[in-house]
Amino acid sequence: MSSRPTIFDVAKVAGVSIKTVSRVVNHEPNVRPSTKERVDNAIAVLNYRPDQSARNLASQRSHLIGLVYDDPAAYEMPSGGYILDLQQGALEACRSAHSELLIHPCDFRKKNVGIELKELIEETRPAGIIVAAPLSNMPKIVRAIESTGTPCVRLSPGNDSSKKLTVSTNDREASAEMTRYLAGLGHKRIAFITGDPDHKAVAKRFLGYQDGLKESGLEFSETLVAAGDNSFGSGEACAETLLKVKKTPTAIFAANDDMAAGALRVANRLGIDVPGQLSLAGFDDIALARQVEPALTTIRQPLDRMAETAAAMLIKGNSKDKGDDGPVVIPATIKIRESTGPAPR
Amino acid sequence: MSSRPTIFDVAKVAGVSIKTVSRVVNHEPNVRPSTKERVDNAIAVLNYRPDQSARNLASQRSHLIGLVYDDPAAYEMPSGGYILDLQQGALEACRSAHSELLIHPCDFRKKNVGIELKELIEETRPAGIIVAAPLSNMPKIVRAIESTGTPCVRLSPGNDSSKKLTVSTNDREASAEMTRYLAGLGHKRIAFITGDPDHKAVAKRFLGYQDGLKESGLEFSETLVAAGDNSFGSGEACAETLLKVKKTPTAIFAANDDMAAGALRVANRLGIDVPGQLSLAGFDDIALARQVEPALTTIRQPLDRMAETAAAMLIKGNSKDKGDDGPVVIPATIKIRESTGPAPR
DNA sequence: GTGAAAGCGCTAACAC
DNA sequence: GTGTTAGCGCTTTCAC
Repeated sequence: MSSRPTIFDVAKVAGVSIKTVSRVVNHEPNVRPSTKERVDNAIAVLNYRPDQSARNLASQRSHLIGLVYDDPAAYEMPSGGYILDLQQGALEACRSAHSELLIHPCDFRKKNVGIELKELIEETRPAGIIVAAPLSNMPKIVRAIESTGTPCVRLSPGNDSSKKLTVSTNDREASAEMTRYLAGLGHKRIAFITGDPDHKAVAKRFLGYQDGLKESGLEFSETLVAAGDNSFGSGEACAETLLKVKKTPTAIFAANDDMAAGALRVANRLGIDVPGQLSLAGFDDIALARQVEPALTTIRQPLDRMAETAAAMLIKGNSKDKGDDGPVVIPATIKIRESTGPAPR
Repeated sequence: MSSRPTIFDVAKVAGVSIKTVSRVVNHEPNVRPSTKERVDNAIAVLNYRPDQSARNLASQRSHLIGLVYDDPAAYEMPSGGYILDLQQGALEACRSAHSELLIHPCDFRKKNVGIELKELIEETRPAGIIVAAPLSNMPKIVRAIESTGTPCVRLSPGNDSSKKLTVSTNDREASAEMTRYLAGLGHKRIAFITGDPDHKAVAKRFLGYQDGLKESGLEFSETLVAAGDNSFGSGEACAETLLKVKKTPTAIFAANDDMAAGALRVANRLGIDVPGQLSLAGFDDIALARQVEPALTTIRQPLDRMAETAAAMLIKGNSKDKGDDGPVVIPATIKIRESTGPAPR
């Protein structure tokens, strides 16, 4: 059995030079259609497949896209759905561009996380890196990546940087909308569970909540706010606190679904009817939101589309025509399900 | 700014030949300690990092490990936790071996899935492939991978192949144990929700259930079996069926956690007290099992350790000393939580 | 439009 | 123990 065909074999069969084969393979211009056809035929006949390593070495770049996100193993399991959605979207863009996805969960709490990232990048030389929140708003992480010169698009960096190469969603506006929706249902005491303080984009949801309150003519009150950390467990703890005060809220809006689900669990345990006595809303629309009883009203954050857009930016940017990609915003949409209803009288 | 240091730069600084540098970098024998030290110093001084592409090209193999699993996007979202655990474990092994993980969800329902896999493999030339269940028991998939000559370890292939390069857990024995545990609690009518028929390892759980019944002196009855497909939704449907018969079961054992959670949701909706009136058990121990109310009694399948073992086998196997790895079995352990209790009288 | 030659940075024989 | 010499299979200049 002969070994794999190389570009030389294709060239020989097609009766052209290897450079022409290369042109065809890379969809470069300046190849006569008839020549291209001959080459394509030869490729098909030989079942030729360009070797990525050789290609990468010669061109000094790879067809790899790195996806960097907070390591779920490093602490209490966050929403795994978050990560899968991200991967999903990035893979989608990679697939159509013959690129591969390298996943790299990393623990930002580790001191040498920057070095680790640099090593990864310098060894594999990815064409670009996608950094998910909350890593995307951490200077330590972003600087480490940028210092390698590798293009890097940040997902939901939170800070209002007008910097390019970011993809976000309208966290604040969507949260305001959810709050107005709750107020429209007659709720006067709408509580909020804040998220991980390291996560800037999630912090904007709190701002949106306040906007929504104001727009609905409702007073903001510290006693209706509990500080969570994005985890299911913190949602449970916050709900217990919020439901303990004298005048309990009639609605709780959590900065993410995991915490909302935690709150729901507490409500169920306490025998509080949802949504009869208490309305509950989350943010993200992870799978869990649909699996709890009652299903959670939430805001669908288009994580997959965000990651897909980011990957596409990286892939495109690398193929010469430097896109003038400003910050991209992909809007989130409110999803009303069973956990919210009219305020009890 | 000078460009990246190469192996030549290191050799020059250390006053040795490039081959010696290569030896040091690859931890090959036959290097005098003092020489090694000089080289290590030079590497540190220059901040040298070997270029993977060049290395791969020259050695005709990469340091990439491919992880192939059923595409969650292709159909009703299965347990995402399953995938994350797999990735987690594989990443663990990769990390310590300076390998990278390439993820490749794929839809086995697509006709050309084999070609797609071959393309992926031939282009990226991974050092090995890990195939997760249920793909690992599909000849179409396994053959496509093996035809490329790439080492491939299968996770939970189900069929009793004495073939090497497989990592499984004791699905059948663990399921028997769970059934005996339920019987020990006094349950006489223990129902079972079967899983995806394409998934051989999950099928063994049904066998284990029957074993457990027999060992406990309980009669097997068709009316106590409902056919699910591993999805949350199918768990709901099966529970509705099972709880509709004249003599309802006092315990339901589902072949996975998603289905058990679905069943729990139905019980909650129907106002059936769990575990007071009905005990519920699952299999896998995904995050969801801990997030529902009451938390699910289940069987912890060590997916992460299985994937880690698989990746380690691939990495080791590639570094010459062809391990004589027989089929590896990593035992699952029963996790008793709140959803099971004594049979009602 | 097409081709020839020169590497990309490393590993693999084999020599010393 | 260590160095020399060829490539690995491509892309890139630059000439035609």
